[in-house]
Amino acid sequence: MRSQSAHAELETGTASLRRRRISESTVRRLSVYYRALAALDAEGYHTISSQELATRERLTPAQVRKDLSAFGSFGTRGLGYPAKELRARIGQILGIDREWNVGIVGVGHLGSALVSYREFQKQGFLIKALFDNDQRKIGSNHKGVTIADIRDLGAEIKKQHLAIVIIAVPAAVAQSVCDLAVAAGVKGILNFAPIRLKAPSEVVVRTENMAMELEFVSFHLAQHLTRESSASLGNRPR
Amino acid sequence: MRSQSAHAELETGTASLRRRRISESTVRRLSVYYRALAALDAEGYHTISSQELATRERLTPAQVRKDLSAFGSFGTRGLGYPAKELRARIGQILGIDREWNVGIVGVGHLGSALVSYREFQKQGFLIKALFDNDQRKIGSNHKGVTIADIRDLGAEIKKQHLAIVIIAVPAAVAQSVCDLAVAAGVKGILNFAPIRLKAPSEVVVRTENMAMELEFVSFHLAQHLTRESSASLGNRPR
DNA sequence: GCATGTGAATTCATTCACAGCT
DNA sequence: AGCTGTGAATGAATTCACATGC
Repeated sequence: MRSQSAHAELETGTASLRRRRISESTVRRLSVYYRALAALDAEGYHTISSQELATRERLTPAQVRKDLSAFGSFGTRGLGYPAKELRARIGQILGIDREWNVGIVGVGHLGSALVSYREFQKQGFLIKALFDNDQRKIGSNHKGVTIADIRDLGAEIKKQHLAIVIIAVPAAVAQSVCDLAVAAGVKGILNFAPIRLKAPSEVVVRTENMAMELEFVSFHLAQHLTRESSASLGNRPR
Repeated sequence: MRSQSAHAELETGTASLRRRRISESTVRRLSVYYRALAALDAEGYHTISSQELATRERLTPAQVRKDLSAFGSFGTRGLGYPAKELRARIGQILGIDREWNVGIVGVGHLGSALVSYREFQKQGFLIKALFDNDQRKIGSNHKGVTIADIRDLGAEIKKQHLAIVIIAVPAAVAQSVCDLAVAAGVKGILNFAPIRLKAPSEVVVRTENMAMELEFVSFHLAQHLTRESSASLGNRPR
């Protein structure tokens, strides 16, 4: 579709990074590999085969190789992949080889939990700013970060170069927070409000809905129950 | 591949609920429809077409119809689907037409946030028990629920008929919590620890990793940056 | 000999397109 | 006329299988 393809044949064989489209599931699995490799590295593995990585995470070796090959050739035939190096490389791909300044909007139960979430810090997501509209909260300190007035969201995004904003406000106001953030130049949004946010396509929006995750569980439980139509364990129709 | 297929031809035409395999994405979309229908119902819609539902959620009408048809025929040709009824029916399918007794293990920042999470209560997920291993927390009250000693997990699961357990403990102890819960008869697990839990296949396990969600965002940001190799916004290599 | 990297084959998911009902 | 329900067609993701290279 791109005029580039015209000279595709002429490419040098040198690690030609063909921009194949990367699927969402591939990205998720990269995150999985990244964690698995940390564990394997800690266990003393220097080198790891797609086979070993796959068995650990209940995937197929071919899947692992396909996922990785979309970004380059990181392995050695006959040997496998160098654990440390591969992990670093995946970190680069996932964009966690750098630091990202992150703001959290909405310091309710969930918002405050996220401030203290260790994994974020560990991967270079630095919570630099907190916002709320509750006057009683504004000005108070949370893990070394002072809660700012949500009315200053735009200004602070610019001043502190916040690239990512986590939305942890009620559904009713989530879209307006999103609009403000986008207008101020935020590039990525992680949204915990249970609605679909509208944002320009160049802004990366990811919505996470914990109620849906539980529904996924209850769906399967309900399926089992109706299939087996047996033993009810602590649930009754309402 | 299954011997069943042998008599497939002989089925009666009567709404034979062919147990087609339901994909993960279909279940997720059912949750989406469920929420959309609540909104539409509130807006006064009595009847809704696959077209309308699809546009709202940025899907295709065919997708909506396929998803629903996997569970039966809920619409009327020429008209559409009855909003209220369809919502109720999807609720049934998702297993949220009943109440589920839920326990939360690990009352740290995330655990306490989940106790107060309104969406859970609204869909019939009743937080009936909390567990922690911190003696200072045990016995204290959280939203009307007393925190129990994690050593009583098995006993309480049985006594209170907890069907689902939410794991919000550090990765290092998540598997042992899982084992205890499974041994006590828990049927479903929502896991927030960043590891893959091993559990028998009849137990429904869903793992949610918030760091991975942020990685998904940073992946796309990193891709944009390398593609455009331009304007860095608040991030630098470390 | 062993394990990667990758086209080809397969399986799974989505979309098309239309018969069938209101 | 309008919209569902669903086989058929297309498209995407996964797996197979093997040539390639250490």
